[in-house]
Amino acid sequence: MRYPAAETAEKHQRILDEATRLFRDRGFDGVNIAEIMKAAGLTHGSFYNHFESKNALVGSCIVHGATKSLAAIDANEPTVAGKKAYVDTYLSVKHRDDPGSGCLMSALASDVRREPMAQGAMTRFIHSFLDKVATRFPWQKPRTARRDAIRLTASLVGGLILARAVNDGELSEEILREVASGLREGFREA
Amino acid sequence: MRYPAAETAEKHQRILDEATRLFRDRGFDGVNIAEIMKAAGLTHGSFYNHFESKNALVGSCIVHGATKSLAAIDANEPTVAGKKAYVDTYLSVKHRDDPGSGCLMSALASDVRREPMAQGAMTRFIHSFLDKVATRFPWQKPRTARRDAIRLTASLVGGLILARAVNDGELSEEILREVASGLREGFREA
DNA sequence: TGTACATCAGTGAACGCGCGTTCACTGATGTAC
DNA sequence: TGTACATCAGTGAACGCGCGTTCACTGATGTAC
Repeated sequence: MRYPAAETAEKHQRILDEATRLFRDRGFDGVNIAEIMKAAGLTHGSFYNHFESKNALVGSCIVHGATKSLAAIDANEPTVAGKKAYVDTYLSVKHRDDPGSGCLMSALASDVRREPMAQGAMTRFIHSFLDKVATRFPWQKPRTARRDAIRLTASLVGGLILARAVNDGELSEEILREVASGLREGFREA
Repeated sequence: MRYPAAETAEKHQRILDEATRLFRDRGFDGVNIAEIMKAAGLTHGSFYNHFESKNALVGSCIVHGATKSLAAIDANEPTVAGKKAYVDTYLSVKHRDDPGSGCLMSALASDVRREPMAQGAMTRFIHSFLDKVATRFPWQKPRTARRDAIRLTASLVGGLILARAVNDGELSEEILREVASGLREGFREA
């Protein structure tokens, strides 16, 4: 049957939200259309009224998630303290245990290699992320802000991915702790 | 028909080698049994004479790849120069473009989250890797060697994963270059 | 404003394909005597 | 040393399941008049 346009747009949004969460949690291949639609309160058949294919959805999810991830940076004050707070949140046990609502890069950077559409969206996101980190927070010298933003991002992503890869809680927390404190020491020098 | 025992062991090894390469290249879900067996010069049917299941193979591949990855560290001199050389090799365009014969962590750390058997093997590998990095190379203070090894590893893994995630060659090489030079500057202070 | 009709998102059955896994069969190897 | 037989890895057809995608049908919405 036919539905009001506003309701359809809401459903579309719900599909995007749930898919973005599920993909980050379990990877592109780890989630099927039926699960996504069920999470959005619909049945699998109507998926193709909203997206052209699963691949197209995957691309849209990167774009969708990017907006939220960039907003998460802006949630911190544009000060050294704000930068530290961001690092501590990023490398927290909470973020480690909840990839579904966390950073796109640490959740999907590897998956993206095999989906050209998603890789394009991820590339644009990483560009924006680096720009945002370099401009939002204060750095020792403006000239090296971008360089330092890249190094910070690599440490964050590497630290979180390693902490998630390991099934030994003690080692996992050691990784989070040491990477975070290493970054904090870096800021202190700054 | 029956085959000489030595030949069977060779085939087993070939399956492991090819599977480890293919998995690193395309992920666990991106490669099927038939492809692996074909790469090893066999047909898919005999796979189950060598491994109990695809999952068991995945676990064995992490163990198998770990040995080679640890040997790659020992290939460098136990000096600051050797450490720099390792970093430069790790963050090279060559390593970026050839995950199939590269580091297990940057290729499979995310995939491993969804396969308990593989996660256990990966955890043991990461333990060994950190130990090896901390003991093989010289560090500013012995007391902080492990801490510094963790930070180095996080930067390496994060840098390589980001460089691979991006389909913009210029950005990709910028990431490799800046992460590597950041690590080298760290060594200089040491 | 009321009526008739076209639209279109949702539903669930069905399709087709890929893939992990199984199985009957083969035939050279290795062993028993 | 020679012969007969049991073993067992390899082969490719076949099975079963999951999943992306399609489709006929439904029925409330929105539109034309």
